[in-house]
Amino acid sequence: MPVESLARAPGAPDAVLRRLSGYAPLAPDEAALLRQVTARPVLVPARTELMRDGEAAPRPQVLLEGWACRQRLLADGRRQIIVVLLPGDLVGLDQRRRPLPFGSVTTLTPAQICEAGALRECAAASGTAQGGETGGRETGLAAALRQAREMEELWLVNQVVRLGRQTAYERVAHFLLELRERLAAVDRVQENRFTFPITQEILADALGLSVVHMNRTMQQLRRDGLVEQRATAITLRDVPALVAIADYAGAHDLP
Amino acid sequence: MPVESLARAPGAPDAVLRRLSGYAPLAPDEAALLRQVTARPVLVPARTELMRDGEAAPRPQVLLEGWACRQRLLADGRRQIIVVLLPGDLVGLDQRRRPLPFGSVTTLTPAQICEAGALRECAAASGTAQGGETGGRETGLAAALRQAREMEELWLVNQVVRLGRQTAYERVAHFLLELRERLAAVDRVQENRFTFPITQEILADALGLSVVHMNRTMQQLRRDGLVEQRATAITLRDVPALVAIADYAGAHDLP
DNA sequence: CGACTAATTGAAAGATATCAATTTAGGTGG
DNA sequence: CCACCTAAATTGATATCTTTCAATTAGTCG
Repeated sequence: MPVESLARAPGAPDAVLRRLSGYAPLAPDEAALLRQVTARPVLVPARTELMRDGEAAPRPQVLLEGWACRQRLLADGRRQIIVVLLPGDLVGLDQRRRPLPFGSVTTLTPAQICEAGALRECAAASGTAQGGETGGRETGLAAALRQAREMEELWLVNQVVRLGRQTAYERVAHFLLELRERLAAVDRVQENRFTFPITQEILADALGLSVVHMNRTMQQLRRDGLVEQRATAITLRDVPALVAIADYAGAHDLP
Repeated sequence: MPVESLARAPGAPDAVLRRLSGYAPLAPDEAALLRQVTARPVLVPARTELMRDGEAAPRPQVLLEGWACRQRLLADGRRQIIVVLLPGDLVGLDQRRRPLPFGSVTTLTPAQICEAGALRECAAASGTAQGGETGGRETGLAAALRQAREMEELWLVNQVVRLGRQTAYERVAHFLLELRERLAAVDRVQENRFTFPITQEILADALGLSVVHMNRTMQQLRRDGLVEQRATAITLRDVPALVAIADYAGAHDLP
């Protein structure tokens, strides 16, 4: 993974601010808090474990650049990636009441990470819809963090449906559309093209397939003119067709 | 489904109180609130939709008796059950910031349902770990509701791993162990035996299998002496063996 | 140029789905 | 209690989808 891919335009809002402000309007001091949190990113290599499985009190962190995943390993070595984490995503933000096997979190590429302890109390309060104990209105940041949590649940639901009831071909189409939508929310997509920094082995572990079949499925999508891959970037050539194939229901187009 | 299976010992704590008090100690007034919420259950038939997919403001409800599920339908009729809901489970408790396709909630058997609007504000506040805006300690009920939410996330993670990386045989074993653990939390298990009121078709839709293969897999488990089915009850004959087969990591280690 | 890792291929085995009956169980009306 | 009805469970045969195994080819980096 070329490290340069972690560069970003100076002055541009980082992925975390970009994403959360897309969920709810943030007050100036809230935006400032986020900028402060993301001011000093730490660069970690691929395969860094950010959170151990079953950890009771994980460190709250945000992913500024690079991809990661939550995964679970079976005793015999099989691996299932539960959800892929992208720039702007939050890790270990919710306090666990007890250690449970939610999976470990590991970087898939080199990544920029920030400690985000400052967000935890706000995330904790973000359940307080409109009038909890204080009767106060929910702050913008709390609302955004709550929305972020809801999106995480949606990704899990999507993952269940993909794995349970879709063919390999459909799964990949669906997954790519989800990635596109999520990356678009942090300005990582131009004309349906985005960097795609993971190997087919990782993709296979995410979509519950063997590497070989993953490879063949990807080739089929390319042959069908639906996607195009060059080096570490991917282009979705025909989004409507992909949507039809995957029966994809995005966050935006709902009844 | 015989309606009598919905009966329960008079005076015994209902499933909701039983479960939540197992997650965190409840104050007397909290327990009273729960008893009040569950005082007037409504009996609904199987296949009742409790919550529509993408519904923005679902009614908060609790499931007192009977089984239900959250599910998503694909355009061509395929169905994936995302999570099975058991007595004591909560539905539509968290306020959604916007309508998203989290799936619809439908009863799988006749069920007793209670409106639970009274719990929503408390659930909303249950993010407030130890010291949100008020700096106050989290109440027992809020802690319990938060734990309930964490368990829901765990079930989703388990479902992803089952569907993504386990064989049919392993999936069923894993699922049965999870059911046993969850039902035990509401006193529905005696000596590894519990009522099992769903058809193989439903099971198949939950585990991402065809009905025929579901049937054969179940037969294999029976032939192997791992489970025993009589009428509408199932017995896990060899839990340690099932745990080994399924690579099951439970929340606790049950008796 | 090696030494890797990732992508790709071909062939064969294994798992699961589909199709089409058939049998079983439970509930109902006579 | 029996005949009958329908949903559920079961079976056998066959078609598909996926995995596994074993190489082979590309691509990257020191």
